[in-house]
Amino acid sequence: MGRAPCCDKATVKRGPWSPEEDTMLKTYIEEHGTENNWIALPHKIGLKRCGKSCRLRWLNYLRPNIKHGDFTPEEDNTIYKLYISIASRWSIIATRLPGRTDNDVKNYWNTELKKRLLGGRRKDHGQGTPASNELDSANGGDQSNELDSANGGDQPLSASTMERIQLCMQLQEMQNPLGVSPLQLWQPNRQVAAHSNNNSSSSFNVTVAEQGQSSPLNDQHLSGQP
DNA sequence: AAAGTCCCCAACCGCTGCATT
DNA sequence: TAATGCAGCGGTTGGGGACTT
Repeated sequence: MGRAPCCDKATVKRGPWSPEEDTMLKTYIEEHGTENNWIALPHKIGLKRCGKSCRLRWLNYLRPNIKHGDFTPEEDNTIYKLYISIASRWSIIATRLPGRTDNDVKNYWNTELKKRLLGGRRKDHGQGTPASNELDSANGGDQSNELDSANGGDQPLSASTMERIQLCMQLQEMQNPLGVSPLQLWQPNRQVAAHSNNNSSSSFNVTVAEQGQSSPLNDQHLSGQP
């Protein structure tokens, strides 16, 4: 039995927010706060919006001190390091970047940072990017077997996990060309404490990020500079 | 100038975890 | 303890502007 929808899709407004709606929501929250009830909020304000939509709009756009665009190399660096250690936990990554939202970080990663590392277009995803092909061949094209055993050998790695391994390898190469293989850091049984409820198939050891802090990533590489 | 393609990003969808009853 | 409902989260979509042909 599925759960009931949070709002009536036939009566709520969807799509882009108008300036009037933004003003109504912003004014109300600045005066009264969210009152810990997003579902009731639009009714109190008189907005024909879903509570979840109001929450998202406030958190990602209307909240004070929100920054948009113009990520600095330092922010890039932070995102790379945290992605290696905790993967796509965008809300946690965003808390380390003042003024940034999880949605912003996620979009920035998907449109810019990932592209910088993998060198492929989004529409090539799943087909194997030129960069990923290079990586495959550089590892003898038999990466999957090695990874399977590193993963316990009892289940295939998801596409996102494989992609993360590729990204990790790229980052490791930038930081420490002669260093340990990322596969040696692959410890599926050691979950990052903050994400013990993470249902992803695997997790990298957080020491990768700690290592990154003592040995900062090469900003030239990470910012895509020649 | 028009048509086609790319791709950014705001917003939506659906799942999970937690609190409450 | 089980059922329910909400907040929060990550993945995905699609509108529309930018760019290319």
